[in-house]
Amino acid sequence: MLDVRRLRLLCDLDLLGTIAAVARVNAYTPSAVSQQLSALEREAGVPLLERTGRRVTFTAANRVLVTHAATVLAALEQATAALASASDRLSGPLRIGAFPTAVRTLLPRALVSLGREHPALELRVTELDPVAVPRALRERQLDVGLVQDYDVAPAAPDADVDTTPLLEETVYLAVPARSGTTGLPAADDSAWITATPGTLCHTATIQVCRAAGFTPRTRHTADDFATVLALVAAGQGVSLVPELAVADAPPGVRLTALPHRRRTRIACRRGAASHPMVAACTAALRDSVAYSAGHV
Amino acid sequence: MLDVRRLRLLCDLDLLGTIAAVARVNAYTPSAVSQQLSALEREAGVPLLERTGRRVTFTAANRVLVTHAATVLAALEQATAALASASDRLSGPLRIGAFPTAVRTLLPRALVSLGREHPALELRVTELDPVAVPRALRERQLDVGLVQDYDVAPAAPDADVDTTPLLEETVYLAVPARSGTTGLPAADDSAWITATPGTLCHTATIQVCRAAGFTPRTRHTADDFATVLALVAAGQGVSLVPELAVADAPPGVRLTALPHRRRTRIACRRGAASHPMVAACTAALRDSVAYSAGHV
DNA sequence: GGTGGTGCGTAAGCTCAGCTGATGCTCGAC
DNA sequence: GTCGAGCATCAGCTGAGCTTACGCACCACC
Repeated sequence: MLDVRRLRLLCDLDLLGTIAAVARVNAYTPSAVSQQLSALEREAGVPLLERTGRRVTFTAANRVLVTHAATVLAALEQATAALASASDRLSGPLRIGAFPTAVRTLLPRALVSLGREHPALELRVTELDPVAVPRALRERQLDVGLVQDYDVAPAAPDADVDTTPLLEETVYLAVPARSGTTGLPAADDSAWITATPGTLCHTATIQVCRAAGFTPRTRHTADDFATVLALVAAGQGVSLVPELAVADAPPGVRLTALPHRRRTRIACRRGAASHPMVAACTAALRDSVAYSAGHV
Repeated sequence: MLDVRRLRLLCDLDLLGTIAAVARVNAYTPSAVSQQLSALEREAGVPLLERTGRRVTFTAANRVLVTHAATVLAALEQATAALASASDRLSGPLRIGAFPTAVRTLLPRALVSLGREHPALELRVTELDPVAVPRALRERQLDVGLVQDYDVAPAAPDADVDTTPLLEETVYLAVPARSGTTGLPAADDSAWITATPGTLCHTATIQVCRAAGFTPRTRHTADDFATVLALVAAGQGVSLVPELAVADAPPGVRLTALPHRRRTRIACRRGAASHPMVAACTAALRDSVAYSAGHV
């Protein structure tokens, strides 16, 4: 029988690329990982790894093994989920990753209700960009995360992550109230406030502007929408902001709804969606969204 | 992460009922199994076993765990199957279980072709009754087995075993040539030659006769159809024989086709059907059946 | 109601899988 | 050339997990 612990290391290697990285994620030394993978190769009876330069690459046989291994691990994840749901009481750590706006708006209410209903739960929140969520889930840094996509930048499907819808927002153009700019085309030669390159918000802004026929000139860079709106109010430029962020928009900002949508989804490791912790978290977040919607 | 080796012990326990039996099957001492299951219980965080009398029974939580564990093990089986099919050459042991008639008629040709195409395969044949095949597969005594059912005695579906059709035969009534008996109803007060109680053949004979409105009076008991037919030829009684067995019917036996069918299927552990060894064996058996059909 | 057989669990001890740490090799970047 | 990063191998140690031995509970059978 193939050793499942070794299969997991193999899957990690597929994701991370180097043995050293796998070792870091699993709190092992590279030596241990190397030995385990060698043992797996012996079990398999087929070469799995090839050394190319100072890195390792996968053989064709290994590619098919990795996909099957992922299925095994997902089944295992479902087993533990079923186990936890058989037990009535939730306990242990639940690590949630969310983007800053959600942490400020949606999460507090969800955390309070989760903590009230399941006092033994150790809730841990990490603030991180949606693009980093899938990786953090795979590397078991997170249990639940919020991911996003825009209609202009649809998310690539991910075989290792299950997602379920949470929220859909309209995107607004935020301009200084005293400026004459109203619509997106008119913002062509405005100064822009954009997020850090590489984040989803930055990509989405670029795409939205491209669809409108221009490339935004970035003057300021800010990831937190509160900061962004403060800059807009100060007349420092224009920016795109999602619905969630406009609740606490300062005076001096004029908002124009754009025909673009931002979708937020709840993500977890493949097979873990049925885990009661994940399910409870999903329910709490949905409640929080419903509450927010009722109070806008 | 739940230990998959322990999950397998748990599944075995579900099948076998006692820790001692699990230990026997896995070549462990009962103590080792007991310790491993205790460890699994600790991992799960939920009681899994209850001592009732001098045996153990499963908790509700354990029932759901066992079904999930079976899925995990099937996925693992598929992974090894995929691995083996990636490697072009088949090797290692392949244990086949079949009923005596098949061992004499179908298997030899299949074994020869398998041995020719895959010289590194270690073929091992075990003669056993179809009813024993599922259990032998589950306990990993066999890799492939032939199972059967009659229209009068349909097989119960088995979640741990995958099957695929191989052969469908008509059932004959065999009577001494010089006797006046021709049809089934007329065999009402004949002496019968039946198989050992508990075997599928025995059950099927009883059911067929019951459908005809009588219960057969057993005079002789024999499981091998060559023996059965010899007894019939010797005027010792009547019996039911399937198509496969009538090829070598001795003179002195009169055969009457009955409207009953016997279906033979190839069985393997759940998830292993795609294993190239199993696939090769299936193909060889099908070829053998086709050859036999062409030479009747 | 002993008494033996069977099944399960615990304690003690031993073995080997699998970890760490040291070392050496091979790349690629600067 | 030189340095750093990545991988493999070796030696050595630790602990998971096995066996053996023992005790207890239950059931059947005289």
